[in-house]
Formats: sequence, C-alpha cells, structure tokens
Amino acid sequence: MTDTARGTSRRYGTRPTMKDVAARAGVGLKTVSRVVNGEAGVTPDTERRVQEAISALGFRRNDSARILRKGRTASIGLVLEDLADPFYGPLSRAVEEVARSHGALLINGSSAEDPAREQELVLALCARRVDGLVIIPAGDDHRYLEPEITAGIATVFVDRPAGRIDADAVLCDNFGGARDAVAHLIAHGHRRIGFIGDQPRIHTARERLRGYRSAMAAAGLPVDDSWVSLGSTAPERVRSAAAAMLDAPEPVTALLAGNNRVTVTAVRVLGAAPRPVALVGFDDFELADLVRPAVTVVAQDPALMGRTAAGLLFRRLDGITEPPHHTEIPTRLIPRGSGEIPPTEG
Amino acid sequence: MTDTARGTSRRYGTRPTMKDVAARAGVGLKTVSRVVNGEAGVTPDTERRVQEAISALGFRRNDSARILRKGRTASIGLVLEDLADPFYGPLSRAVEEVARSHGALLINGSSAEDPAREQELVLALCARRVDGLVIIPAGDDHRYLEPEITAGIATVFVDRPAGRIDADAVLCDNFGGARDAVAHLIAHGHRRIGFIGDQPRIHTARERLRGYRSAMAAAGLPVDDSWVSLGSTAPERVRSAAAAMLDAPEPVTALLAGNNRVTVTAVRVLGAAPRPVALVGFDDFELADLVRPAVTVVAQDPALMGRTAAGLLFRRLDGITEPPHHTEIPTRLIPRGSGEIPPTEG
DNA sequence: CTGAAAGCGCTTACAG
DNA sequence: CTGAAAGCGCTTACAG
Repeated sequence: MTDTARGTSRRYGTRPTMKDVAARAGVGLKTVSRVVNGEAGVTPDTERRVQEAISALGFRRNDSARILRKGRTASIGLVLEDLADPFYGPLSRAVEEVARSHGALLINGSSAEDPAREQELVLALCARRVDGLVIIPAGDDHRYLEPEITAGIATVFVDRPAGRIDADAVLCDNFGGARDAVAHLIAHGHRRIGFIGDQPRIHTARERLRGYRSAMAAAGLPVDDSWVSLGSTAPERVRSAAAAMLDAPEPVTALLAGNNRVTVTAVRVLGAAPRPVALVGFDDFELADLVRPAVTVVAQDPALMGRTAAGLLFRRLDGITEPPHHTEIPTRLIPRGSGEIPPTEG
Repeated sequence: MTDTARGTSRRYGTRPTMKDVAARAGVGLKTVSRVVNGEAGVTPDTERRVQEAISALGFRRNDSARILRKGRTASIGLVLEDLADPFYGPLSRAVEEVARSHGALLINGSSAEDPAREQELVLALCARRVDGLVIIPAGDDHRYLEPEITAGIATVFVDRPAGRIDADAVLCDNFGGARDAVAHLIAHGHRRIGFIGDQPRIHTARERLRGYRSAMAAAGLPVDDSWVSLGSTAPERVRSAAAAMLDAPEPVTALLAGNNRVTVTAVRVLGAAPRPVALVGFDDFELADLVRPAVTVVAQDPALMGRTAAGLLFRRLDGITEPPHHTEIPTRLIPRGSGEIPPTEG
C-alpha cells in the first residue's frame, strides 16, 4: 500500500472520493462511476487501473451522495413500541428479511408507547427520506403523516390501525380471538370471567374487550363492572387488578389476560392463589407449555404480520395504487391446560 | 392550503425544497436555512413569511442532503445475530436509548450467524456512512473493517470479540460464569456433569467450555469426552446430544446448558426424563422462575452490555483516542431449584 | 439582518 | 469507449 500517493487520504476521518480515484487512475469521474456500478463499456485495461486505485486508496462509495442524486434511499423505517418486547422480535425480523430481499436497510426505533415520541421518530425517518414506513402506532391521530404520504412515503400500519387517516393496515383478529377465548372458558363451565387488558386508548385492548363482551352476551351472561380492568400492563397494576377480582365476595373463576405482558404476571399471581383459577392468555410465548399448568393461549402470528405488512409496503413502492388494504390475520386458540380448569367456588 | 401556488408541489413523489420555500417567501436560500435551523438573526416578520411558506408547501428538510454536507450522519449501525432472539431485545433497546440521547438513529440488521452476511451488512452500513457500529460478530476475521475504522467509523464489539484486529469490546465473563455454575453443581454432589454448548467457532461457546473444564479440574474430576457436546443450538441437535448423555451406561447427573436456546430445549428434555437431572442454564430468561423445577441460571445483563458498548461508542465519536478498551461485565448465578437437585443414579 | 456563490460526493444527460 | 458539465438539496464561508 503506497500511502504517500495521496497525502491526506489516510488521515483519520477523511475518506477518498471518486474524484481521488479518478485522479489516481488518470481517468474521468464518469469512468470511475461506471466501474463502481459495474456498467458496461469500459476496456479491461481501464477497469484494472481504476480497480487498483480503488484498493490502494481504500475507496468505498458514499451511498449518502448516491441517494441524494437517485431519489430513493433503499431504506425503510420500522417504528414499534419496544424493541425489547418479545412479541416484536419475530415481527421485526420478518420485516427485515423482506427489506433485505429488496435490497433495503431497516432503520428502527421504539415509541415507548408515547404518541409524541412516535411522531418525533416517524418524522425523523421521513426527514431521512426512508422509502417507506412500517408503523405499530402508539398514538391515535396520524394526520401529521398526510403530507409525507402524499409526498410518496409508503406507509403500512401493523397490529393497530392508523388514527384519523385511511392507510394500509395489517391487524390480527383481536375481536374474534378474545371472543373464542371467552367462549372456550364458558364451555368449560365458567360464568364469572375477568378481563385484564391494556390501556383503553390502545386499539387492540378495545377490540379484545369487545370480543370478551360479545362472548358473554352470546351466552346470556351478565358482566359485572369489577370483572373488567383496562390499564397499564406494569406488573404491579396487573397484580392489584387480579387481586381485586379474586378477593371479591363473588370472585371470578377464570381470567382472560389481554396480552403477553399481562399473562406473565397473571401466571405468577395465579400460581400463588389459594384455589385454581382458569387462564387464557392473548399472545403465545415461548415457554407457555412448560409452566404448570401449561398456559392456554390465543396465538397471533407476529412473523406473518410483519411479512404481510412489509410485502404490502414494497408492492406500494413498486407502484400499485389501489385504495388502502385492511388485512386481518386470524388467531388460533391453543388449549394447553390452564384454560380447561373447571370453575372452583371460593 | 393553496395548492395552485406551486404547480407540481403536490405531485405524488415530488417534495418542495428550500429553494421552493425561498421563492414562495420571497427571500434567499440562506434565510430559509436560518429559519429551519433556528439560527439567530432573522426579523420576526421575515421568519413568519418563511414559516408560512413552509406549512403551505408541506416542506420538510431533506436530512440526506444535510448529512452529505455536514459529514456526520447522526446514525449508528447495530449488527446482531437475530433480531428475534430474546437475548438481543434488551441489548438493542439499550443501544437505541443511548443513540437517542445523542440524537442518533439506529440502523440494524441480523447476520443470521453467517460471517458473509455480517460482512455484507457491515459494509453496507459503512457505505451509508453511519458514524459508528456496534457489532455482535458472527465471523472471526474482521480485517475487512480496518480501512473503515481508519477512515473514522467508530466500532465497538459486544458479546464476542473482534477477530484478527484489535478493537473495543464489551464481553461478559463467560469463563467465570461457566466455572461458577459447574462449581455450584459439584458443591451439590455432582461428579458427572454434561456441557451442551453452541458451535465451537463462537467465542462464548469456547470460553464457557473452558470455564466448565476449569471447574472440573479444580475439583479433581475427570471429564469424559462424551460429556461435552458443542454444535448447533437447534432443538433436534440439543435433544439428541442430551439423550446421548442421559442414556449412557454411566449417565451424567447434571447439565450445564451453554445458552438460552439450549436451556429451553434442555428443560423440555429433562421434563420428560425418567429421573431428576440437575440443570444450570447460561443466560437468564423471563419465565425461568415459573417452570418446575425453577431454572437456576448464570445471568448476564444484556441491557448493561448494550449501554456500555453504546456509551463507549459515543465517547469515541466525541474524540477520545485511547487504545481499545476490553470491558468485562460480570455474571451472576441465580439458584432457583434446578441447579440444586442432588445426583440421582440411573 | 440578508443573500449569492461554492461545494459535499455522487449520477444524469449529453457530446465526442 | 470516455469525459466535462450540470444538478440532487442542503450548509459553509464570505460579502454586503
């Protein structure tokens, strides 16, 4: 490596450009561009000289510059609630794989369930001019996205719909899943069934509650207000909600846990309860079959949701102009034991 | 909104630029730049005219262009094995939070434990000119990164060290953790202890094996070749490795599982075993205390590892030029039951 | 307080 | 087969 050839080329923080390569190879800028992009029409001899200059200088094309000129950034943004939540792992990975198959990189971030942070993150991604966005929204008003969508940033919502704009969405059948779960508990003899769910401003929480009520109504069962508790999924909140339902004069004999965070706490609480209480959890989780009793769940398919959303996104980027799609992914009830426990009176 | 003011401004896929804003507001380009960046020295009246033009046109600064000019991209890359692996969730989230506190975005991707894919991804990130990289390496030769590091891309390895280059690394005490785990089993009376670990080309697998051997040697215990099995962590592979150790004429009475993937399968296998077998798992996992028996683990702190690595990365970006740091994060043995089972002869 | 010119590192459109 | 000029959308350095 001849380091002297270009005085400052190895200076920390300074990179050689195509211009430097051109100068060293004794060719024009466009010829370097042709070689770097594998375009035809360069003599083998010229190409070799350019390649030599590239390796000698340690040149790597600056894609930021390329992107500025070409218009498309070959990157998409993924905004979700929390990168650390196991539910979103397979979803993220699925989105990444689809992006990769289209040659795009993934920029992602967590909204931490904060609408303001969601907006800040989404607009930062728009400013970077990502080609498209996959959003698991925290907020319920996405009118701020309208100029961006109009300007051409393809956007698909997953898990929860967009608020106050009409946009592509890939949701799971929250209503049907919750309804099936409660019908399952009723079929096993339960009449007093509790529901502990996420905050009511979250679409999935409302839909699952609707499914719960629908199944109760279909069986002609009343729902006592004290059997329903929506709020934060923090362990303390779930714990006290469950305690209230279990310690009441007429306690619930079964519980529907509104998502995987709630289920995990519910399993802990019920493990310490004085009598068996049936449990169905919304969302499957890795060790559900190893806990005793094994946990009956309503399983979603987060990888399929991610794949579906990303697939739709890239079809939009390829130019399809149909009206917004609203796709619903079915859920699946998996009986494992906890949901088949019969009612035990206190 | 007067859509006629700029004929094509609302055309799908075309965005207004600062030039458009300047023309509409009747000011120079630099004045728009001042307003957009909140620089001082603009009369309130001028500022208002510019702001009006910005909203009317739906202008959003193109950060790609800004970045090209400024040099820094305010983004960092995170390359890990698999976004869907629960071990990496908290690590990713921690890196994200540090990046966010420095105003940077996170671009991330999975290597799928494939060295070629790791390199491809890392170099794509370098071409995008990320300011820095946090890498959980799949490969063991990172000389390909040398020109990039020389050119100023800060790089910190996490969980596993760089191969054939000297670079910053944040590792956990794999050796000590495994040694403590095995010493714990020995203290509970075990003499024939198995180790099922990840592929031997993975640094953590080798270190943990070394810890295993060290503890056995310290207690004066022999290690039969059939008690050690390194390889894929796919359930079938782990299952057959465990079966071989448990069905031998002189079966092992305890098992050290080399990581969370192995532990989960080991729990399933041991749950179906004819006699109790002790188990310690490397890596903690969410429901370890709910399985029966509850699983004794050597816990790492992935969030701390992520925070430490990202913190170091940004200190490098701030210009510290000390030689590479090799930080070791301690592990913690958490006894929960499975590791305290005494030996049972077959 | 304000703006015209040059330039970041590429690609595009065109000419030889 | 090869290259000079213009331009992508900003910021920088400078002048008024």
